[in-house]
Amino acid sequence: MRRASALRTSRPKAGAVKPARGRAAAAAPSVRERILIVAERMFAEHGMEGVGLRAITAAARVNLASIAYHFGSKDGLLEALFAQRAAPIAQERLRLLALCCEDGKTPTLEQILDAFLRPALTLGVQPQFGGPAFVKLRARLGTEPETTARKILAKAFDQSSRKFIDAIAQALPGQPREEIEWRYHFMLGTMFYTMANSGRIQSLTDGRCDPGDVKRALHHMIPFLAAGFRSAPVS
Amino acid sequence: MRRASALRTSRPKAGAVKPARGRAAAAAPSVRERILIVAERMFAEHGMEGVGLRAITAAARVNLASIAYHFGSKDGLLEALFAQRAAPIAQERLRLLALCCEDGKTPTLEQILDAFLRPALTLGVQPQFGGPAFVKLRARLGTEPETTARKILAKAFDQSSRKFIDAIAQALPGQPREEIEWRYHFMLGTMFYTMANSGRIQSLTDGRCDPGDVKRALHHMIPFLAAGFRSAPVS
DNA sequence: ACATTAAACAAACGACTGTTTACTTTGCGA
DNA sequence: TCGCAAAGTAAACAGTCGTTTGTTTAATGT
Repeated sequence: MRRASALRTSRPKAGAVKPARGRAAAAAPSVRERILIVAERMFAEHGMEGVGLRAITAAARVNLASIAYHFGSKDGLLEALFAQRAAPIAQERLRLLALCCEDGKTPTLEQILDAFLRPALTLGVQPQFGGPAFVKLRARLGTEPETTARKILAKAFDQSSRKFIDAIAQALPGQPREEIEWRYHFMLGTMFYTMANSGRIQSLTDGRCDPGDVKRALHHMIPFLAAGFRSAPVS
Repeated sequence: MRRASALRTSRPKAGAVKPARGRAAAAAPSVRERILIVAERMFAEHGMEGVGLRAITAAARVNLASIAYHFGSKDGLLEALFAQRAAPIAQERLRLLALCCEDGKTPTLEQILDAFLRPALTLGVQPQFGGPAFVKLRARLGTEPETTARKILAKAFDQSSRKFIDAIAQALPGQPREEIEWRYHFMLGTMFYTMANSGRIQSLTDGRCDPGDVKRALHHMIPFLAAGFRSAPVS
């Protein structure tokens, strides 16, 4: 890393997009938006270290310096990406959890797992821009080492994670806390690996099971994990 | 990538290590070995794209050109790393599986999972050289995109993977093949994420559960996965 | 009309990338 | 003791990296 580098001018406000002039057609995406879109896809595909800013700006048909201007740095770009995507996922998780807690009811384990997994696997899927890019990106960062990336990820999701561990614990009164924590960890692994969609299982099963098919993936995943969570605690 | 580049001289044979002169003390590791050791650790820690050859050769206290000399290229170094590590893991897996199939007995699901998971999590753990580095590296490559790396990984493990899917199917006669394949995929995710040891679960549980503690991890993991595998197939 | 300012741009910065070249040292068999 | 291939090395090569600079365009506020 070179230096902290204050921007020469104040950064433009996040939502400051001019309305489309003339017809109310789809507004041409701003430079900022185009960068975010292709960066999301390329980071996901090749990893943070695997793509250069030149590749991103070329693909977005945008000047190289635009990234410094709009996001300050490469890390700033990643941070902006997460600010735009992670928060909605965490919110949707909590919303779904609250939804099945209404009227003081205790939600089933399956409901909790669904509320946790579904937003992660479905939100931000934009087929017109190369598919579930953010989902892949998150999975990548989940296994990457202690970088700024991981801190961002932790900050974005730790809070909702704790809430879900609590909810699972409530749904499984007999289980020791530590057992639930281990199993939560296993669930994260299952989720991330499905999100990463490395292609390994497709080649191993001649395409019979495809983690990119989110509906089917969730349909198989939730009962599998629920059974694991409910099994007798060890030792 | 620059070019394929035939080596100027034939590569030295893999096992051509001179016996230690004088006392039978620990032979000073050859240049080749030192490169492999630190490359394993650094690739694992920062990913293939995250480390330069200069960082590796400096840490190994070895000349920069030694990598080209001994391995031909950066990818060649990774290939040599896998040739040294992956095969023993696959072999140990099949050995353990054969062991619990002796006398025509049908092994239990737990035995099969143990035979599959234990070698991956334990083999190649060298505390004196920065801990379970290869384990982390494998986890990283498992979520990385379609690079040479993933092809190497697939070639090294696909064969034994199919054998284990078959073994699990035999142990669970009631389950449709597709269900077993999905659950095998989920198991891979659990395994890789535990191997990656991203530190997320530690911070989430104040250190109570540590995926680096392999014995405990396996102890919790196998019953969890077994329960998932045994649960009723979905629709 | 003028000043201000966000946005976009081409060009360059120094550091670092994997790889190659040309050279020197080492060790062993004849 | 010579010969010769293996082993090891310093320096350079041709790029790419993330970042910075100085300038121009386009729109706003006064």
